[in-house]
Amino acid sequence: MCGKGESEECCPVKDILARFGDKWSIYTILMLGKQEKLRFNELKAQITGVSQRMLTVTLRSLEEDGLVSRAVYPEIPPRVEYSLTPLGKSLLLQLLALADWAKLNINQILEARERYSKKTQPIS
Amino acid sequence: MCGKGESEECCPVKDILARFGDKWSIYTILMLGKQEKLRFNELKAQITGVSQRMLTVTLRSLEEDGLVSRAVYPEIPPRVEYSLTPLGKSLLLQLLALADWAKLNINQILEARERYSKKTQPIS
DNA sequence: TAACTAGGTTACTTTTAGTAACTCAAAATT
DNA sequence: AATTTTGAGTTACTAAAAGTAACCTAGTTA
Repeated sequence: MCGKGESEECCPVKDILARFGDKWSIYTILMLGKQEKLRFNELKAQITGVSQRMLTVTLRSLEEDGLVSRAVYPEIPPRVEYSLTPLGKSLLLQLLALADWAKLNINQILEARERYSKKTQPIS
Repeated sequence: MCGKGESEECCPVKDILARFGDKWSIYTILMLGKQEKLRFNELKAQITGVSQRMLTVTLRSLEEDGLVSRAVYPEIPPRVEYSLTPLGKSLLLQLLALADWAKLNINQILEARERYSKKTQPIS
């Protein structure tokens, strides 16, 4: 990708992968790809296992990168709608391909894990 | 992807993305995609910033999932060669597409970050 | 005899993620 | 009139993961 000793800025792939290199970003984009708009608690319900705090942190980071837009309606109780930006939608296409790969190959991966555990733990 | 309350096993996409949801896995596969075989220290030199421990941990995890194979030559000093398995190579294709997207859109993302920092930190 | 080598492991520190309780202000319920 | 509910978060705290640095192994070379 890049040479040695370069800064993050120089290396787009690494910089961007570092952003997705967390537990929730990719999954959040996939979920936002399924519906035009989603409110905070709708997202939270669909992304099984995410905590309120981590969803907030993830959405802020995606918003900062221009992948997700955040619309706040000044009501009480508050209403906030999240949606993918055009940039987010273009990334979604790549992530959908990745998701398809995952569905297609999950069995091979599970089998590999099985083999690995037998190889390293031969219960004597 | 899946409904609520399901276990990890039921949801291939989430399970697999959870594996790549770390700082080094994707980047390691991309590096192994550039050369048929790479030794531990060659990889370490190419993946800027990775520590010895994290490279070991990452490679073990990729090996466990059947994406990377590890060939140990019983010499002194030891020689260990890592390469992508056929499964790893099929994933590489998806990750290369993702890397291309990153190169193509890095500027838009950097501009978005710029806008975001100005919006949230208007130095009064 | 000491230093070097490649590919790790171990012990320890720092960063990040996860949990649970709390906030805000109006509207609805008791 | 006082209490509860509501959605979208914070805050403080704990657990887990990543980063750092020192150590190990056993043949070869200086």
